[in-house]
Amino acid sequence: MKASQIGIQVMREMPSDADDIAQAWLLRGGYIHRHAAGIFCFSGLMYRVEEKVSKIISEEITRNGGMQVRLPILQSAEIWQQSGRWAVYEHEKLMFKSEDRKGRIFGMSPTAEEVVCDFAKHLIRSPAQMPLNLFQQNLKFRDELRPRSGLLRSREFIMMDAYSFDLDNDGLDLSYRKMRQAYHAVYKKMAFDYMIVQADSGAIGGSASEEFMATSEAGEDTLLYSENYAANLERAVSQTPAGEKAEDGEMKIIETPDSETIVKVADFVGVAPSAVLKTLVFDLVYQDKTEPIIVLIRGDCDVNAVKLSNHFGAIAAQPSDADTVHKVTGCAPGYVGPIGLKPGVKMIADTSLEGVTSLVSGCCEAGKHAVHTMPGRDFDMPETVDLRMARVGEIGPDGVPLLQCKGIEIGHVFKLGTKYSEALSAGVTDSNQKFQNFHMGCYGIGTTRILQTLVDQNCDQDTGIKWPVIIAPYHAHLVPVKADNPEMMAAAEKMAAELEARGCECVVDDRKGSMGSKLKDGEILGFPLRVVFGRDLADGKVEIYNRLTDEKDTVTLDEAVERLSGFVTSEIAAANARRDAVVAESF
RNA sequence: CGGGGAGUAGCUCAGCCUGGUAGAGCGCUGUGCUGGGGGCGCAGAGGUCGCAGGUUCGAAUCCUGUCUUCCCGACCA
Repeated sequence: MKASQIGIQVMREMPSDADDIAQAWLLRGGYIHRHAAGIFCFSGLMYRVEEKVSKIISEEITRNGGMQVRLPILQSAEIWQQSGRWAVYEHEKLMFKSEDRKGRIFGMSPTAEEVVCDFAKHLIRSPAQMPLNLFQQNLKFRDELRPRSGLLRSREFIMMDAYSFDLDNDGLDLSYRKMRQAYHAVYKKMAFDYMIVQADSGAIGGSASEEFMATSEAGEDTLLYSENYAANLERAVSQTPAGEKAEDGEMKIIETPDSETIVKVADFVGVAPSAVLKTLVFDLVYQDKTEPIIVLIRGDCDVNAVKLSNHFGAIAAQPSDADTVHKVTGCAPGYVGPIGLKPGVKMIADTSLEGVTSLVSGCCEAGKHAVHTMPGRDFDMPETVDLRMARVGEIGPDGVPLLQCKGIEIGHVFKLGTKYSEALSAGVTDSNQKFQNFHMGCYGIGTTRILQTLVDQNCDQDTGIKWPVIIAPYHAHLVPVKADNPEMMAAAEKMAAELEARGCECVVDDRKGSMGSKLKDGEILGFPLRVVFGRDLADGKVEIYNRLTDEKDTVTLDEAVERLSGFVTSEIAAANARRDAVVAESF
């Protein structure tokens, strides 16, 4: 391919509004162009990268029993109403909507559980036709509250979404394991630095859920892990560290002016924050209602709203605003406590309070707190469950302190069970003449998100992208030092033809401009290999450079072809070997 | 939705406080010299200063509104 035909436009300076390095390189290299917030054009080079990534994904899913299909982007509102999720998406304003000439409303696919479940009803009429695993790679639309970080959280993106259908839970288990394996194969092949973590199922619902996280400082998610344990922070569990025990005694109410935070109260009374009772009011948001709940937790701990929400099967749990707090407790935030609380409000406690015998607590009266309060004696102790936000350094399920890192979610696997098949009455009659709803799993890989994550893990701060060979838009950048020198250009084109024949994809840089700027462009764009046709051509030699190994050499034309194509072949072989190792390891 | 930046040439930005003919660097076009790391010279093109309204003899500049965008928070299959 000639560079002049590609539409290359490398910017001289770093874009000012790119917050992370990968997005900055993609913008500066002209790989992507922002059209609107969270919506991008892809250049020819980016399109090639996308195709290579999506091909790898499709291959591995197919290898593990998936069948690629095409599902509609425009999805009728009715089917979303059947599952009850139209209201959820309406509530969060996440759905892009569209209306046809007759006034029928369609949602632009943010995901496709409903549609594929309905589709499967027509495809599967007998248990013998299962398991079935349908997947696609298609555009998805989500009107995110705040698109950000380029392709990492965009409003229009490409996602591989797969859906498995089984007769029973055992079947689902197997389908889930196979997909998990396919995911490992995909990420190993692309040489991602990643980990698999326990995850929250979120609004999509279902029982088991794990996320594949590319480790990166640019990641939005916080992960806690040790050798045999890893979880998203919103899901992580750990042992509550021991708190400082306060002196026991008779409960007494004392004046505590200006003590509306845990730290201030603790300082004022002269105890550790862990000897203070934190009492919080949350709104539990359900599909049809919102109700307040009072949460008790030890003063030095934080409530994990996801755990709280999940415990009650709510859509979300969010801290109540001051007005609600006042309405529910009769006092302002800062002095709320189980002492003096008006009855009838739902309450729950975190396990951090188990066994604690003396606490400083709010008593629903401004400027006052109760000291030496004992759960069970001075107030009724509600049900205790784990609602606590785990922290780095605490002892995890492994029995060792948890470590922390940031991650980009590049894949997510869920067991849905019968949530959608029940709502849509989708299933088959089994051998006992009994109707069985499909047991479904769903699986997502953010194809476009992966593109930026690959750059994140394969670039350097100063020079540019370093595409792995199996992903690179082209493998080799052939640069004639003088573009208008016929011998140099002819030599480059001849070598390009020879390399292409051996599977090494080439860009011949026929653009006007100085050699320096072409070399710079090539490095920013991230081609793994380069050949310079210049002064040594008189001796039948060229300079070859490997950006991935940083090796430079001056060799004959024949040897250059040999070395470059050999490197490409071996890199592809290595990637396939990593993929094959996954099967052997059997994750 | 709350908080904070920003919108002036294709890009990065200056000018705004203190109102008075629209600026720089890079890029682009032409041309000549160059040619192993964004090279040099000469000549050029390119902007309703986001939009609307207001104040004023006069607004990129002051005021009001609005849109867009980036960041933080909330949110995030």
